[in-house]
Amino acid sequence: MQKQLTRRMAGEIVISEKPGDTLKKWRNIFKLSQKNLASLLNVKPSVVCDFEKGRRASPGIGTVRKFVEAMVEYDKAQGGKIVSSMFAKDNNNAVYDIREFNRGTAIDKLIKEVDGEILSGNGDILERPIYGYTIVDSLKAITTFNVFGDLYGWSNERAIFFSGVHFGRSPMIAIRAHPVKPRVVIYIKPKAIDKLATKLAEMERIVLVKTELDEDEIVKILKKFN
Amino acid sequence: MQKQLTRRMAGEIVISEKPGDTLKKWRNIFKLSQKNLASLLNVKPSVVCDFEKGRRASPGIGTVRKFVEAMVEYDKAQGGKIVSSMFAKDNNNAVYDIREFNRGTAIDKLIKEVDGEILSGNGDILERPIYGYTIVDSLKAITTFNVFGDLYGWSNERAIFFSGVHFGRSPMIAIRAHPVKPRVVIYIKPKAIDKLATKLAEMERIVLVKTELDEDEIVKILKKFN
DNA sequence: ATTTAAATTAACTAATTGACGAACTCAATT
DNA sequence: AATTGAGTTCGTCAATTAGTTAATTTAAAT
Repeated sequence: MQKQLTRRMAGEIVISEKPGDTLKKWRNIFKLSQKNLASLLNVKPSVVCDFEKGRRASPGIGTVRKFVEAMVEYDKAQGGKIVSSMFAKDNNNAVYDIREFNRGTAIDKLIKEVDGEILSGNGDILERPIYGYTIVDSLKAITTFNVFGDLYGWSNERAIFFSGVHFGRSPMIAIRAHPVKPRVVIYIKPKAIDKLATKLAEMERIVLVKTELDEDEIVKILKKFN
Repeated sequence: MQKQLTRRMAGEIVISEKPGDTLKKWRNIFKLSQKNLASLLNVKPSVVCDFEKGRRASPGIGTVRKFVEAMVEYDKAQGGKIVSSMFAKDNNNAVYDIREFNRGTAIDKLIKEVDGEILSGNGDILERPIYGYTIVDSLKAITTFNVFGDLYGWSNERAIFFSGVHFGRSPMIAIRAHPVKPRVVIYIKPKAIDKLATKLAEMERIVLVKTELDEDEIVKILKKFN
């Protein structure tokens, strides 16, 4: 969770007209003086100033990481007020787990790993790589606001697992309605499978799968991937 | 919009156990060979490889920026399929404008700039700095799913402008319900002001303001800030 | 008007990056 | 068996960064 923030900060600094200004902005948000920040980093204040003033045109990512992480760590040690004030989201617990892989994993490999049975989808579409997954409680996803924007991590080339599935109708309708589609939808222990679900999956060219493993087992298995 | 993506990518690369792996992951997502990417960057393929393999422990942010932007530019030239597939969100146009400042701006300064009248809030709270703003259509915000997660940019130390306000009741109730609060709420040309709105603002210690300027004028004025 | 803290600038050194090119591995084609 | 293509490894070197100390400027607070 503070990782998300450090990423945001780092990204903003790197992609910025004036990385130094952006760094400074963050230092101010964390209410640190150059001196404070410098001492957190075990360097002299002039170093901080040099970066903020852009005297180094292209500081290394190691430096950026140190700066950013030092600020977040510092806040954490103070009770984490600033970091947590930065985060709206974490009151929707419809999302059970969400993760990105560092390299693509073929769809059929993933299906095999989670002991899945394919309900729709065949041919070379099964060899396409995906780059992450989301596990979501289907009922909560629909009753909670704003979850559907959070299903997709960095990439929509991913698998979405639905738990709490009855007939698998609503999740596919939701996906149908949503402009961004996952490559793979996996139902966790569905009670049954509605015909419309498979039909929609075909229409959307989404690989539809069911598995009898539960969420924890799946998370455990997918830890292997990266 | 592609800026958002470049930031994500850059942030992920910088804050990564193995920046090289992450870089590679993105190259794969953009379906580029090392050679292709190298030629986009006017360097030799071995350079790309050296970075992916982590031969340089801490490459400069300039390098990261070049890599990331080259990939996104390339995709754009191809029609932007990958970038746009990465973005769920942009079908909610409830958000009229959202921007971050590079340095803090005092609340009262901003209010003066947009010719605002303070309805609630006083004292030194008006001198607090804010770091950005969001302009949102209040009706759409409520009818559209998932907007409320998008109101806050990097920092919630910001002002939120609501347009299409009737009595200003619903927007404040929404803010009341939402866990993260802005520092300042500004109603754009409200028809009237409900008493409950000011009461809630007081409870939340949010500065409540109205202005008779319209959205475009506000955007224009706030361009000055950074 | 003085003092103090914070921020900026400058001059300098050791370590590292950014880039090249050439040699090399490893699959996949032909 | 030979050839291509994608990716990897590495020696080299000029340019740049990461860091230091010390002097100087700006801004706030007495």
